[in-house]
Amino acid sequence: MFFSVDPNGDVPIYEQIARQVKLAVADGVLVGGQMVPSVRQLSRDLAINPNTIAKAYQQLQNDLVLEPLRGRGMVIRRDSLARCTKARNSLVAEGVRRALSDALAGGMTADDLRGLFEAELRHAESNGQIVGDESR
Amino acid sequence: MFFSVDPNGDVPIYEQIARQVKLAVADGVLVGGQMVPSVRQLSRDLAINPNTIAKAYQQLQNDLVLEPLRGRGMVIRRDSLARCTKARNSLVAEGVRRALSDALAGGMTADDLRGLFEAELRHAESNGQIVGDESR
Amino acid sequence: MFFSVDPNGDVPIYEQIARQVKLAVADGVLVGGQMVPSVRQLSRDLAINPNTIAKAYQQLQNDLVLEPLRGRGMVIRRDSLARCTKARNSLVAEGVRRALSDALAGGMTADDLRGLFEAELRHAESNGQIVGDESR
Amino acid sequence: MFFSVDPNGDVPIYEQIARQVKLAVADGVLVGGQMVPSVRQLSRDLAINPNTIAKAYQQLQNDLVLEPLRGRGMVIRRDSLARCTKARNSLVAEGVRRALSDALAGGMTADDLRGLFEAELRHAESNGQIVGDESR
DNA sequence: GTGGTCTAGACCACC
DNA sequence: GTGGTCTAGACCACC
Repeated sequence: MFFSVDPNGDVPIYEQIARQVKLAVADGVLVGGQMVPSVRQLSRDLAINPNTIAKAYQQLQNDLVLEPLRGRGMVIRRDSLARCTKARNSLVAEGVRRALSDALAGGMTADDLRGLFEAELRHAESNGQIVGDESR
Repeated sequence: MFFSVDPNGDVPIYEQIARQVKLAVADGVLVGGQMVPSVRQLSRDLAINPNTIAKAYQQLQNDLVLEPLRGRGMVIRRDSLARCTKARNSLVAEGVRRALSDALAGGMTADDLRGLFEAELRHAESNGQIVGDESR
Repeated sequence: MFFSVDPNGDVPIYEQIARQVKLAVADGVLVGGQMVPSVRQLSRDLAINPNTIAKAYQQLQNDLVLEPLRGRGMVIRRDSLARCTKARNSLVAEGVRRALSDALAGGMTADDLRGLFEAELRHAESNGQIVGDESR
Repeated sequence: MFFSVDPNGDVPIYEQIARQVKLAVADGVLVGGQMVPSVRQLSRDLAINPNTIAKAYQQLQNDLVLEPLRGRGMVIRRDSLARCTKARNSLVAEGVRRALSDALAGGMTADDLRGLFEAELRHAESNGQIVGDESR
């Protein structure tokens, strides 16, 4: 699996990594029992300080997404799917709520906002970034 | 006009204030030529250190939203409406894009996301926070 | 005579006024014995706080350019021409020195600077803002 | 690289520092990718409060001259040379224009001004502060 | 170690 | 009264 990290930008790197792991689990790309790359490995791949990776993994352990396999690395917990789906939903909902709150404070109408939302959605779909629904 | 500031939360206070001014201009609540409360005044009202208010106003000056009237205070620039509307649109679009990017990475479908979006929208409408569209 | 004042800009208004009086004397537009407009008059003309005008006049008095005519206003001192010419020369030289210092710190060559200077000079001449020399 | 700061003088300290960085980039003394001294380091070197240094660096970030390396410091952006050269030219041109405007308002002729300019230039050259042109 | 934010308080010029 | 600058010092997240 590939992480992509933006070292500038307001989300801390360790948080970006933790989120990406959770999203990958929610997506089914990572499944329970699967190992994640070692701290050193990922540190090299991303050219990121190992402490930063370790902090991300630590957080994922606290959030019951990863568990250590004594001496052999970290694995995705078999019971983490529901948890990650929930985390994903919160994350997405929070983004939507932020946008919504700014929109209304700035005098956008519901329709303006819907238009903007659908435009962004189409944009993502046309890039093949998102799975459409068979019903469309 | 009323600002509300959350001293805990990931957006710095000065940034919250700067955004609220821009959103208020975009909304038409603040108009060109209008004075904003003095640094000291707002400092008292919000119980925030004057330096923090001054920093927000400084940023708004950089962003060509406020201009100083020497010795008399700060006013909304007459040409700032378009700029603030643009800033609002960027802010909202960025929030939408963030949510969308998390959603797709986490395996949500377009319809899941639409459902979530419409739910949040209805929630805001039912609170009377946003202007509906049939009335326009 | 007409003053023009830029209420924004880094030179304080009272200083702008004081300088313009000195320059006008150096130029011969204002001559010894001539009255300057009253504080109230100029305050109205420029839409500037009377205290600001008064401060400019006060400074000009300290600099021996103006003197009060008991109860009748302020006049240009008859001995102020040399003083004003000297002030003008300092002012101009200081501007040149500033530009020069920035230019050299920024790696401009003497010729770059000469080119820039001549270009600005031509620009001013073509606008008829400056008196050329018969020798050109 | 050496900064020199004049705490008295009409240009604020943070602005002096920001300008000197830009001029150093324009000059080629600082190049893209190079780190600038840390806030604390420069604070000690110049005996200036760290907040003041931070303000200068903040401004340079706004002006797209510096970029932060999280937790490691600030670097000159690789694309900042053109920007800094432009900033230098504006700064110099503005100084020249100011001098010129004062000169003409005060009745100097173009030749008077040229004489003054060349004198200052020779003065700087004789001090070895500026690169002459025959050698290039 | 790094920069970013915030407070508290002084002092200043300007109007 | 106004905003702008600067200091001193605390605290924080990040690496």
